[in-house]
Amino acid sequence: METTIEAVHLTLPDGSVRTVPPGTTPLEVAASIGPRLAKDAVGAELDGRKVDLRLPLAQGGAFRIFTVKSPEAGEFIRHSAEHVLADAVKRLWPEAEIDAGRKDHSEKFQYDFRFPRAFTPDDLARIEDKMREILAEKSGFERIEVSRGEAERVFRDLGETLKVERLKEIPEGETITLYRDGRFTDLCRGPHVQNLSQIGAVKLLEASGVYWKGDESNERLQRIYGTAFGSEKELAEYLAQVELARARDHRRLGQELDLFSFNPLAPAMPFLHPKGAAIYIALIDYVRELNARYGYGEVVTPQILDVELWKTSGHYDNYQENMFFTEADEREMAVKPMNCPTHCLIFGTRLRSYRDLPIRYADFGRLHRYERSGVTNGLFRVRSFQQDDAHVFCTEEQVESAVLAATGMILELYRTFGFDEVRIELSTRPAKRIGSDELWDHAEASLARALDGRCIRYQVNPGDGAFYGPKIDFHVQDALGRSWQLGTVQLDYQMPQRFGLKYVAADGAEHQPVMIHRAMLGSVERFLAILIEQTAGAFPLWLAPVQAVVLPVSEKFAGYGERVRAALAAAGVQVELDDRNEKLGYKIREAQVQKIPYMLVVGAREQEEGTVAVRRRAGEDLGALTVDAFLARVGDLVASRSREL
RNA sequence: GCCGGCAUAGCUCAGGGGUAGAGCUACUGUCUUGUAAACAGUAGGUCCCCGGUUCAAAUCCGGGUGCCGGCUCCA
Repeated sequence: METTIEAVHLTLPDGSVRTVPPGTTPLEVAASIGPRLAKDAVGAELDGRKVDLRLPLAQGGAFRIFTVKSPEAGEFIRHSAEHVLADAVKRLWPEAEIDAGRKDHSEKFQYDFRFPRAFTPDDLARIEDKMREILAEKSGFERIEVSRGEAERVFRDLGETLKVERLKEIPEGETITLYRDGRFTDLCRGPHVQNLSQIGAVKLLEASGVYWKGDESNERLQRIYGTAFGSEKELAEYLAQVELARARDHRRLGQELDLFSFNPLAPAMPFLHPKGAAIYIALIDYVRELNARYGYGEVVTPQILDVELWKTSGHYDNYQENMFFTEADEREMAVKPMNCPTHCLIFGTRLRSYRDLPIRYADFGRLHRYERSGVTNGLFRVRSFQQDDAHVFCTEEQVESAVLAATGMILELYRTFGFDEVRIELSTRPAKRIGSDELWDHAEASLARALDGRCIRYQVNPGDGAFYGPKIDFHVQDALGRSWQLGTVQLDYQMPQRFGLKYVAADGAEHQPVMIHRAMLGSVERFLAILIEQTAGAFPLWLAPVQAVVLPVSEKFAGYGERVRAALAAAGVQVELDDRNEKLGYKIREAQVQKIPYMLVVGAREQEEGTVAVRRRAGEDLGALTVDAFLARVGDLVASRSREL
């Protein structure tokens, strides 16, 4: 229950404290600081939470005002533009029903409508014009607290039945607020800008059909996406940023750098060209090295197996719609979507002793999963791929140390790629699950203990575990700020049971081993895509498909160039010779565009001295080095998997 | 799978009911090249596929396939 307080203490960014009576609004606080601040204010923040300027303050805390110039203003601006969008659509098509906007306004806004047809690009242009008209009216936002009954009456009278539904989602006891700007009123918890003149630029981006409340079985609504900023300049900067991100799209770079392609004859199944495959193989080689060091034995398992196996594993019942099937010798067969069942078969080929455990199998087997058309996306989401997959069979007592070892291995691997921001999530029992609660208690506790023991920080993600066991997921942030779930460590008590796996313990009795699923890169295809976008195609030396290119200044030095190429190739460098009849500038430009780490220029001087003139892809000239000196440099960088050149 | 868009030379794209266009690339020749694009010429097409409308379809209409942006799902 709220206690009545007599004064609200606000700590401003400069450390000073301002004391105001409860019910004072941030706007009033701003006005007390200065008229200019009050005029420019778009919103406020209390203890890290963005709040509306018109919110009566009930308690104190760290407090600041955002103005149109603040980077944080965007969220208030876009949230407010969202209402303008809804208003514009209603003005153009009064019969449209409004549903709701977006929660996250860090980049975009959106609004869903019940509308009999899809919005066309022409519609978007009309709506955008209408929005500008509305912005020109410069209405202020009004915050109105209402009772549930009042709110329901308002939207019933307006014929907004979707809104009435949305109202029911608001938990009992929560304050219900409406926001009104000009003629438009919406159910909204805010916060919004002071008035529409603070929205300097709007742009509608696209329209799409969406399922109501995100549920496929529900009716379809029409969604419009847009973005807004305080000024046209900021909008232009945002659009330029988007354009820049497009330039490092891995599908585009995959073609430009001749890494991979797709063919309609095998939809969503990538063809890796020699250069793409070179990176892919280098990644796998690295994982192999780690596997060997951490005690994994690599196995090779079949691609197509009798459905009997998949019935045993549970995939036939739970995963069928994602599997490819075929038939041979009048037996129904399935192409494997996962490796784990085959590893259970290997484990079961002989009597295992507790002395043998943990047994660790690694597998780079090719997996095929039928993905619904429309969900595939470049190398990010494909129908044919490999994982750096592994399964650890261990005793109950070994779970904690095995999980810890896998975690350490995963973190070591991420450091190599410079993914220093790793978010770890512990996903616990989902509603739909198998196994007793005691087993889940135990499994979740084992994972938590493993992480706590090493003081590894993690978030609990309740209810997001696999149906057979809890898991630890590893998320990394890429250069574009996107988060990817890569690695996973999953506890599984079910698969060993289904396959009747046993080991003989010290007491001579048979026990069931625990299975741990482990992946680090996740899908190698997807990891490659992330890496392409992360590096914009400028791979670290150890991954670069072509590490150096020899560039003779003219045809006269092609012979010396070839000798250099051969010497480097013999030492294991992936090197090419560009002996085409072109000017040096032309060859350099092309090598640069291809992001080749080193360009080795050879002419009269170099031939004379037995050197190469080294240019790095970033543009610096390292001067002349002997072939041996260059080899030493490259050798060290490759051996250490350095991200430097 | 669902909503919308797109599909023209190897690539990026223009055009458009009546003989198919550009730049880059490729190839050939001239030049013999010194750190991000020498010059000239040549070649290159079932305008995604199937059907319909029309005297005539790459263009208009319908269906299919693939891709793109979303939704849902997910490594």
